[in-house]
Amino acid sequence: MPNRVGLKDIAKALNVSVTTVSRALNNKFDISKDTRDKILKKAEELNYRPNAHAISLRKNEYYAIGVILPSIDHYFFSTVLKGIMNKAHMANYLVIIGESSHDLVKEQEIIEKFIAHCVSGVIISPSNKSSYGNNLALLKSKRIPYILVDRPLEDSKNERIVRFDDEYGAFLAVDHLIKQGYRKIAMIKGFDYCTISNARFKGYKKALENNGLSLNPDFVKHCGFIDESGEGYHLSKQMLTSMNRPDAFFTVTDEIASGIYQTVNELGMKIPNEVGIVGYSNSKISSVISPRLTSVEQPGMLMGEQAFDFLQQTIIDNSSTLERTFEARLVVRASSLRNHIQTSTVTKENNYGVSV
Amino acid sequence: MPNRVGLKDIAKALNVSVTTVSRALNNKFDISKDTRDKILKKAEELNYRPNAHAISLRKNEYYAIGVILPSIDHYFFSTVLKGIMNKAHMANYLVIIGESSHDLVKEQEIIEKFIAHCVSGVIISPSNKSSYGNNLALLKSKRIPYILVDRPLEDSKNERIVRFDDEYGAFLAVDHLIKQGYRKIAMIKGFDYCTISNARFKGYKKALENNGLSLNPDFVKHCGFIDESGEGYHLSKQMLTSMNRPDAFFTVTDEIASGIYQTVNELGMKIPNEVGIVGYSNSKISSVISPRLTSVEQPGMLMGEQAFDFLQQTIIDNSSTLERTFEARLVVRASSLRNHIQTSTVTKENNYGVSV
DNA sequence: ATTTATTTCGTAAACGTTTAAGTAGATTTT
DNA sequence: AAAATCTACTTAAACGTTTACGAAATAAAT
Repeated sequence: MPNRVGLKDIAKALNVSVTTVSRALNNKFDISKDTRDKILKKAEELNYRPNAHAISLRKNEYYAIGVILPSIDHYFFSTVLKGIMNKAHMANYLVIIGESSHDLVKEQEIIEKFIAHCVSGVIISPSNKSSYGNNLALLKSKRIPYILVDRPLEDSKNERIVRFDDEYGAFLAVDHLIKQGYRKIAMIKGFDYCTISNARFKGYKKALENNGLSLNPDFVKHCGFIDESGEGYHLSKQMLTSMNRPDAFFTVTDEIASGIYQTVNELGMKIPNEVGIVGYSNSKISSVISPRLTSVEQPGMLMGEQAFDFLQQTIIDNSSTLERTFEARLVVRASSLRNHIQTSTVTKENNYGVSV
Repeated sequence: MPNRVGLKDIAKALNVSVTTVSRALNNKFDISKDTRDKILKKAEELNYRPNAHAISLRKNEYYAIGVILPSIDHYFFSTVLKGIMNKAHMANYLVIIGESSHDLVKEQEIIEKFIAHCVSGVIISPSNKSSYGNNLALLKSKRIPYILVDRPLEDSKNERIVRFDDEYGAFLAVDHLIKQGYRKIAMIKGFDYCTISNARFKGYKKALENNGLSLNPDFVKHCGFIDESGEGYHLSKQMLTSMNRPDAFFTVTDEIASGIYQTVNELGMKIPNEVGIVGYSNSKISSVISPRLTSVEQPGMLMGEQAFDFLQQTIIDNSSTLERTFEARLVVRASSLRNHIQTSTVTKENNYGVSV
């Protein structure tokens, strides 16, 4: 059993009332310097710590937020969480966390638990799966504010959301490949029900269109496990060994891109000369793989920080904009640089690449 | 303002006492089927959810644990957290999280906050920095159980801890390199105050000794930012361009190892023929980099799950072993396989490598 | 000396629960 | 018919706080 000491213990030890002790510790009015010092000393001596639950009950306010992410060992989400925690710690908020694993039922259970534990707000990156409006309905009916991160809902206007310009990021990536002289650009995307994957596909199409290229359906492949390299390997092998093979790949994650590296190596081809590659997320992999991978940067930490700011503002006075979209930025590295002129720029900048 | 409804609201609506409502919802004795159904229906209708804080106050028990990690965007720690959350969710515990950033003051603040919020236990992977016995002292005085993960204390016997056999992992790695014919094996390690880095160094020495090789101090380098490739690049370049150059590297992280890849590529050398490399942690990088990196696997998720089990047992009845050490396992990949006989085994196994 | 103000403390209620104890009324036992 | 038991409910206290209100003691003003 833990060993808690409350106001009552201090009061009893000093023969004063609980009220007096409370006032002393909270630096309130109506108290003499003598008794206050006496009480502070005794509190220190007994190792007193206030009970946040009692305070929550009495004051009807609780400085805690809940965070729901599909998976915390995913690099992007872990950086989002980091951003949230940075701000939360400074603002003295407690961070409670749950992992939905893209499971709607689990997501719901977590929300239920958060409500029971009186969070004053929720930051959620919803599961890929379709209609989860229901999961948020409970929060809405309880008037507990929530902020969406990264993944918009289908029907959701009037939702507070911190998002990333997935479409434009894809556009930048593909446009860059085209400018580098690639003409037959394949895309490996995720499932069709994944909104962000579709947004990136849209950017891909727009870049082709903008540059007068037509879309070849054979060059668009779907992929289930986008966080592993396996399908990237197989799909690219299939494409690169076919009659009409692409000269570049745009993938929805860096992991898929790394699978393509393997194919290219096995086939004895060369990146970026024969095959150009651009990934997505600018994860650790991209700056460590060889040649370094051009990738669309997603500022997870900034997005997390912004989400917390939104939430805090909403909690305090329901002010806060409805939406903030983070601009995409392409980090250009060797994997897509056919004309070697710019390679010097790459090292010059910061050894990680130069932004466009 | 959130929109809470309590037992009182249900009681008032049905003209019964709060006690009756409580008993109905908790399936207690002393209640007729009629009134119980009536109450359940009304609770549903009003969207009632119990207030965990009130229950915590009254019952003096709270199903929540605190987790403190140095950094959540570090892959190993994020998998530890994942393991903890898996188990915690099943056991219906709330998970509160704090990131210490290797900052002792912040670590202390987080512990203080956890205590205030009545966690019934803490899982902590302590900061690298030296004497943090003090930070844990408060938990001890409050009799709040805690479990250490991964990083042992200097003085700590009688601490509950889930650890990894860092020394043996290093031994496996270096012994493997020697068996592959490498003789001049360098190590890039972390700071001297980092206990796990030292344990790995010990394993390195033992493997050399066991195989009748002597330690060359010029082949041992220290590194500050072990989670980035930069120093790995510079230190290895310095060593590989010197008169007496190593023929293999053992590094304390995969990130450092990836820096060596860059050096080797720049110098036009070949992995694994001219330079063998083994990393540590078996992070995502190791199976994505080319050639694939041999690395010591750390089962973060299992360690997290074990930590939760330890904690839960300790909370319940103070049973639970004091310590569990996870055995090191070496995942052998191309970066250290000089005799190509075994390369076939690598692909055969699982495309990721074969364990030793 | 009486009134008025000021300082410093205590009393009691409240937050949302649970639970020990008490109490009617109905039912059973003697 | 009285006594005992059972059923289904209520009252009240408690958990650890905060806070409106009241009150005693001292100081200041009349």
